[in-house]
Amino acid sequence: MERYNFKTVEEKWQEKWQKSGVFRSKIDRTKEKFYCLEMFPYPSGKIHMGHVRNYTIGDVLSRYKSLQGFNVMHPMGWDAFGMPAENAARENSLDPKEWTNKNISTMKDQLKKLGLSIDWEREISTCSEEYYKHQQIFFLELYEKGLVYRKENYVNWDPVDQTVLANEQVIDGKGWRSGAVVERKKLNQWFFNISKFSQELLDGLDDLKKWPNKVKVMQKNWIGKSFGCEIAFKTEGDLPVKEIKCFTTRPDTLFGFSFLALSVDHEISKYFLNDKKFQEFKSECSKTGTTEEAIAIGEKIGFKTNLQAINPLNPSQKVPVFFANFVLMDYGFGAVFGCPAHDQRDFDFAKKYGLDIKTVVRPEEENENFEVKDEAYSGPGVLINSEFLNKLKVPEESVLKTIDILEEKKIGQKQINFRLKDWGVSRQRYWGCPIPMAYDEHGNVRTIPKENLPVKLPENVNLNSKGNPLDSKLDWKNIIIDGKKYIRETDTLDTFVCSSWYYLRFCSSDNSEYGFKQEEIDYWMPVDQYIGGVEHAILHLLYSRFFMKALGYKNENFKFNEPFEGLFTQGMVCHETYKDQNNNWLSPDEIELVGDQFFKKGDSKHLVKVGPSESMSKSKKNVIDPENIIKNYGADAVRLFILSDSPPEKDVQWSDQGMMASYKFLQKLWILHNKIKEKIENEFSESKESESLEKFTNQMINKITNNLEGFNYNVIIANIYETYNFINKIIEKKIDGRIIKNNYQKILILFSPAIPHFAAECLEDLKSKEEIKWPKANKNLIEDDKIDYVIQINGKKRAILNESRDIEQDSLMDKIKLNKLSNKYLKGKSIYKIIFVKNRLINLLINE
RNA sequence: GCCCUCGUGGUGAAAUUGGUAGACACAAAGGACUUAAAAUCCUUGCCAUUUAUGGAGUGCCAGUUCGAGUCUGGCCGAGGGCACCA
Repeated sequence: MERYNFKTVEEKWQEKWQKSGVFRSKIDRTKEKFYCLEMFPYPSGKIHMGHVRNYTIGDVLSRYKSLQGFNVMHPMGWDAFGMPAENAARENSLDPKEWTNKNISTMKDQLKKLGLSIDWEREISTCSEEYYKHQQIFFLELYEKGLVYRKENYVNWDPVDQTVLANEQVIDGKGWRSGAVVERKKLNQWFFNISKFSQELLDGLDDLKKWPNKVKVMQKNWIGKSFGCEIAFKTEGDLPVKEIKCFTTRPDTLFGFSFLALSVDHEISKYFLNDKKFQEFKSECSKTGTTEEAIAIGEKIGFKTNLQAINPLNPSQKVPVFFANFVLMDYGFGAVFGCPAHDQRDFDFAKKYGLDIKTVVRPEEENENFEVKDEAYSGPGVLINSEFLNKLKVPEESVLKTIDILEEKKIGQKQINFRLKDWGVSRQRYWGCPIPMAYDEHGNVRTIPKENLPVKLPENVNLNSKGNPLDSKLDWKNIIIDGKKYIRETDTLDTFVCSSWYYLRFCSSDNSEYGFKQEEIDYWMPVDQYIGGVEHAILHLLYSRFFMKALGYKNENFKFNEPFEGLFTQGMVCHETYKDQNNNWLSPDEIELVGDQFFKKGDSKHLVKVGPSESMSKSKKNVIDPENIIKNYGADAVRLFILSDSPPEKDVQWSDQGMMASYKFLQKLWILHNKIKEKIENEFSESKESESLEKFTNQMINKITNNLEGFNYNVIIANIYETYNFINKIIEKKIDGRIIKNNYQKILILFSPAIPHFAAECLEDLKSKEEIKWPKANKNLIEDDKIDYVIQINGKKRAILNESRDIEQDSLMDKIKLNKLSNKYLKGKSIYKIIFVKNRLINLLINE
């Protein structure tokens, strides 16, 4: 017998699969379809362990579904636009396209070596013209439907690099590249009107039964629906302002009104343009706004105006109007009515500026004299000090009742507000999908005619120019449409747009007419199982859901409006972190174990500091390169390990020993395979072991099938080990060759989603003529005739009796009386109650 | 601050949903084979004088139950999400 040579076996099967085209997917209406999709990778250069885990999970599912007879589509593509390409190209004086395509081809080879059951004929790359052409068409369609518009918005502006920065590129208020202090700048940008679908996006979550609850909760909070009331406050003062509108969820606390606060960007601020003190205040506000933490603990500051607001329910009460740093312009009306007693933020503000704090809600258990002291009270209770509103229950009666009164008086109106803001899609960058728009000399917008699409990204641009390289590419920027001069839009689309519809493109990846073919998406969509990292819980998944709804908007051909029926979010791959004596990160390759301590290789003096296990990242150097691992141990061993140690939804620790163990296990399995083969060919005698093998196999079919359905992939690996242990124990005994062949073949099929090359090789080696399909358990063979009955006395386990299935209570009692162990406890005691659970246990209650 | 999730051996984790806690694996210790090492195989796993036997035991404290890792209430701890959303 030869050693198991994973290299030749894996290469052989990968080639076979490719040649025979088993993973090609075509519409077949006689079969039920299954669309399995993993989040496509960004082509950064090499695949990492996170990819290995993500795609292994998807592959196990795809292969299982195929074996079950589903018509599976399992495609792969590349999220190929984005900044890293532009940065890498700039650093190495390369073309982003070349850099990207080179990475794609490297990573594709790496993925192929994992033995994934991918239909590569459907491969797409978002940076190809064939892809982004359709995206531009969609953009124009959404524009026509009124779902795309232009508006001025603040951006992070790097004055040195003359470019817009994403939030994560702003570090301590400075540009990550230039180190210049980042400014807030208003730019005209394109927006998708996602907020129009707020309610629909919220309602849709209820239908997503196969999504993790966690993700749905996150999206729900992000959409942030709140029910309340818009109130128009009359004002008095030396400004030509008669009224200020506020949104509130607590109109019932109106009698506790003590100030009104405005955003510094509120339209009223126009009267303060020449007020130096106000301008100082405004710049003070923008300073505190950089980090999230600063906002959270940041002090509440205000700027008092001469305006006074009148309480609509109590016109004799007039309160001051402030500008305040905590009021956001893009929520509600950019104005807040302040009730310090029942809102902590208002409370803090009132304390600072010595404003009234009037209690108008008491908790149920307090009396009428209850007063808010050290902190605001925002819980339920009863209204007090509120004249005609007194005694209303908070919040169930009070809110609606107050709104009714306000509506009657025509001062207020029921309103629903969402936190979700429109999606700004403009990026001042080169390596993205061009926006198919143009401007005439007066700045008027027009669309690029559809017949002129795609608007191709120009080549040979100067990436080292200041700002967006497209801005200085004049021969591209200046165009003539219908004999008139125009300037192209030089912003490109956010790359999240590319990933918002790629799942549709896979259904019709070769269709040049349009982004997809109706009949093809009707067959394949929605994605039955989508698999990826939880870090995309909000943006990518919400944008994709929006995109579906936007494409289906005013289009009755659309039969579904949720792209992903099932979602699975897998955990990260973690590894310990290491630092040398100077606190520089060290990679696992740079250290060695001496005794039980780590040292830097070739340096036996300085101990290496071992840090906590964290998600693998280049910056911390705690990465393991999948390429080396696959080369040394083979794809099946890596797959086995990456699945084995933790449930797929949780983080997994990388462990060299664990990896080694998986590798060795396959070697042992190969030895066992050869023993089995010998039995199949040489032995034909009935035995007890044959029977128990049959039983075991049928039980295992049930276990593995259930564990696959429940995504308990770590348990499947344990099941594989269990199977090995079981067969390895009985293989030396007499077993009928025909029985073992029949069962072993089923077992190999059960193994094949996890270790496909190994299983395929062994199956072929059996030379069986039977069809390879997912086995079904024979119910008659699953149940053991004998069962371990637990004998409890007063609830404590005292003995285990192996007796026949379905034994009656009386017969079992007879056996118990014969048993030494249990008798020890029963001697001289009387049993006053017996709890008998069929085929499981018996609990005898005795007097002590 | 608000919301969500999770606490099981030295470690990663199982547990048919209320019925034998610790499957499977890693690590460790002891043993077998070997001149030796590696590899391989076997045993152990917390406490009590033992491969027998008993006890404690699933973050802590109560409760429901014949029976709780699983259900209920309270507390403690860890991780994640949101960030002044009116």
